[in-house]
Amino acid sequence: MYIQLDFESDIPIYEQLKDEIIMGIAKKQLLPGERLPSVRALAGDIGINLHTVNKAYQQLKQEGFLLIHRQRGVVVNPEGTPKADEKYEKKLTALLRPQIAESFCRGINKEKFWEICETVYEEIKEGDINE
Amino acid sequence: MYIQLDFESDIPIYEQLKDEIIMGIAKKQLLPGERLPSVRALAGDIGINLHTVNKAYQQLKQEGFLLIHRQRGVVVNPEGTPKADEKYEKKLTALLRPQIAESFCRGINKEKFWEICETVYEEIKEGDINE
DNA sequence: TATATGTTATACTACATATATAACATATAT
DNA sequence: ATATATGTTATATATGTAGTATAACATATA
Repeated sequence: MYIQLDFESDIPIYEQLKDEIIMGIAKKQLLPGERLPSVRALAGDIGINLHTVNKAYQQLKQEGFLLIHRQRGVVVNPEGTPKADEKYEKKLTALLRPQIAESFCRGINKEKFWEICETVYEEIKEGDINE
Repeated sequence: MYIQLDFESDIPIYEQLKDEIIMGIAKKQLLPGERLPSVRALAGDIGINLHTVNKAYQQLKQEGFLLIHRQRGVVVNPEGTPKADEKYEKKLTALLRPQIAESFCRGINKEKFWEICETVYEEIKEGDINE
């Protein structure tokens, strides 16, 4: 499980970290019940502050992706990932709307947009194979 | 051209305003060469500060969506919207990746994801008819 | 007993967001 | 000419977020 961060990005580090972990789960490189590094260990590895890692862990716990056991430490939720509900779908739509609108303005039609989405799905699928 | 803002959202007002204007262009409710309200007028209408509107206008000018003439005021670029290049496609992919990954984890498969995208394209198309 | 864990608290710097005034140069309408 | 509206620039301020730096605590483990 490699974590790649871009410190030049305007996306906060803890957000990038959350995204990397969720991507790891999607790729099945992180399996249900699998343990994640401690906040101190991961922070040390990446070279960031422990609180930044903790913030990402806490939010992913809040969202249902992670569990934090006194014994087992931080683990990927063994019950599986949280399911999409009405509220989540609305949020997702609201996030996609401006991206689709802008790409549409820039001449990216539906077919081309779908091609781009497909490359991401391929990326997920390939990661799956590597396990 | 109605502009709907959510002051409770964690998305900055000037970002929402940019998105609304781009959506307006996508829907062809804002046509090339069409004039936008002055920073003061729009700020007054919405009930926000003039600088917040100015920030949105300036960035959209920088990105090529708007032109700002001393004479004609702020207008939608008559030459049309900026085209997608390699750099933009990479940025778009990077933005879509975490959203696809999370929705995938939550059980939204490719077909379902595409349905959601389609609803947005429908929204754009409908706006088009209303002109 | 020592160590590693998650957790909490405090303090600090830096930056982004948003607002509030004020002023300036320029184009337009009266 | 004068008044008005425009984009533009300059300060200043308040607020919130991001990220770091220490420190300490309770608990589970070696």
